[in-house]
Amino acid sequence: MNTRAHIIQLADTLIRDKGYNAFSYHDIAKTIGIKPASIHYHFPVKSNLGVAVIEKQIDRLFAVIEKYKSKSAVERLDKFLSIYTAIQKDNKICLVGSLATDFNTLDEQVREKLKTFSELMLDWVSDFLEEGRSTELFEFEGSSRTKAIMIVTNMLAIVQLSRLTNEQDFDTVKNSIKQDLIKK
Amino acid sequence: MNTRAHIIQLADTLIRDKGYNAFSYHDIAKTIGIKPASIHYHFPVKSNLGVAVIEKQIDRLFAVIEKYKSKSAVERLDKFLSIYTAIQKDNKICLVGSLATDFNTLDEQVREKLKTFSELMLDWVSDFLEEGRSTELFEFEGSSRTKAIMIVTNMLAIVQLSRLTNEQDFDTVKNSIKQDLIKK
DNA sequence: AGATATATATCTATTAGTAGGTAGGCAAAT
DNA sequence: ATTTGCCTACCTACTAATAGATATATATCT
Repeated sequence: MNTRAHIIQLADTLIRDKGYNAFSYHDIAKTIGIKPASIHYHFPVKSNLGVAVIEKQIDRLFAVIEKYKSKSAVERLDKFLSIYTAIQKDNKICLVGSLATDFNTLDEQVREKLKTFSELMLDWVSDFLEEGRSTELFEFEGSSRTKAIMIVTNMLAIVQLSRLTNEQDFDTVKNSIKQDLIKK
Repeated sequence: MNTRAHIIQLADTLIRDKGYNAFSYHDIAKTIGIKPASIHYHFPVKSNLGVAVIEKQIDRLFAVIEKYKSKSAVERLDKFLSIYTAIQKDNKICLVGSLATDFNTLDEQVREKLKTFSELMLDWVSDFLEEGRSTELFEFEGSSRTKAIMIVTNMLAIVQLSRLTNEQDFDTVKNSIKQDLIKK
């Protein structure tokens, strides 16, 4: 892997493991095997790296959205849930949740990029919920955006909360979302 | 207010504003008007302060639980929601959410205290949900603990997420929880 | 009552370490 | 010959934490 991509990947992992303000260029440098100052060649200031991490996640979500474009609403829901399942298995948390916690310490550019990412995610979830309801796969009351927020907040928070309680709580939430949504 | 209590209160606010790793003894010292070293007299190491912050929140929640002991399940739900409403209005986040994000950087003592706090909160919510269902005020499927987790994750995450989206999303979630729960 | 001891709460000064960031050099690839 | 990608060396600022001095109460003993 090229160094730049490697730095982004490690930063992403560190942010979702320890939080934005708890990782340093040193952490990344020692893992890659270069000097901290060399990271500055690729990302002059830390917020540049923060923005790059979010941009990469946006790209990845875009790719998922494209890939699942013509799949059923249930398949798209399962894909959404599987993304968080992977996060939870890795003892990490969602990027949005991590950076939202540190929001008041972030640069304007990082904040704006983060807003773009969260909107993209909410729009995607709203879309497949709406479609699932119109095809009578799903059943729920209120707007699809409201339901999307309810589901996204469940997943965003359970990856955080299950660090304190236990792993099973994650499955409980996942199953509860599906059971609540799928038309009987 | 005595200095010790003042320090705890400021630390609590800072943790829920910027996160545990983004606040320093200096931040607290300059607000109170004493020197950073003086904070060490009250809390030798930072984790001592972290534990004290959680302990104070546990005490406050205990007081709420006691006060609302004999009130209706609906009143207790409203009280629970109002706690998060106050947090959101203040542009802060929930202590559990903030420290869960930084969990992998925390001392064992802080982690354990945090677990105690989250258990207390989940037990309280489970209790009034269960009682609300048995008195036919609430309607929901599955165990009361599962429902408690769903509701707590909604609130924990929406105070974080609404920093990125907009304030109305908070009210949307709050209303959605009540509407979903209250028996028609 | 007066002297003495103790506890409380702060200060100044310092340490060791880490943070993000900059300047300038150098070797290899293009 | 220039760009790329890294290096060494450095800087400033901040971090948590410690040591030791000081001032002021408060309690205890004679």
